[in-house]
Amino acid sequence: MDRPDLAGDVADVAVGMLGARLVSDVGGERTSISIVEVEAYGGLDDPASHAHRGRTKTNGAMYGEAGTLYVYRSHGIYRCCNVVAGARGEAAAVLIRAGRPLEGVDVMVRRRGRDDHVADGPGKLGQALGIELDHDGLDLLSPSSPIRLEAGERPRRFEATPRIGISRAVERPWRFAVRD
DNA sequence: ACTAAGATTACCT
DNA sequence: GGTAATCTTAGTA
Repeated sequence: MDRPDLAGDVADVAVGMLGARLVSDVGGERTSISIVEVEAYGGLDDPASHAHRGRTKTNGAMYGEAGTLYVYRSHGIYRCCNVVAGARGEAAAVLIRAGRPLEGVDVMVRRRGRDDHVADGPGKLGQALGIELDHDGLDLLSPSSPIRLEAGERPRRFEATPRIGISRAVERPWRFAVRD
């Protein structure tokens, strides 16, 4: 994907990311998934966003350029990954919630410790791709980055629903999923 | 300093 | 359907 693809309205960017590939070379092992479910999060104006209450120690990557990787710790245990979108400083991002395994399935199965539900949730996806907090702030569009976002085939149909796991601004239909 | 809640998951009944 | 595991942030004292 190109930088301009990610610099527009965060909801539009989220839709455009469906079908794209997330590629990881973490640990020297190639793994990749096709993105099938995302959620859009705005900046200061979105009460459900991590950036709503301003910059903190852990959300700094959200204030970077579009295409920056934002990794956060969820419930103390899991790592979830976002792609920063919109203008620099807008602090909008797209949460990658689920993917369909492509390359390195055996590696992902090993990391997950099971051969089902490999990447069908934000925490599971982060674990399958070997994403750590160290990777926070990486440029997903740089060829030299261990984690990259690459263009893929656009899905024919997708659905828009309310976001999951949040208690504020639940009325915004900013969750987008590929429909089988 | 203390407490509650969170963009989650796995395992139990 | 309920709950434990585990850590950061925010609100209260």
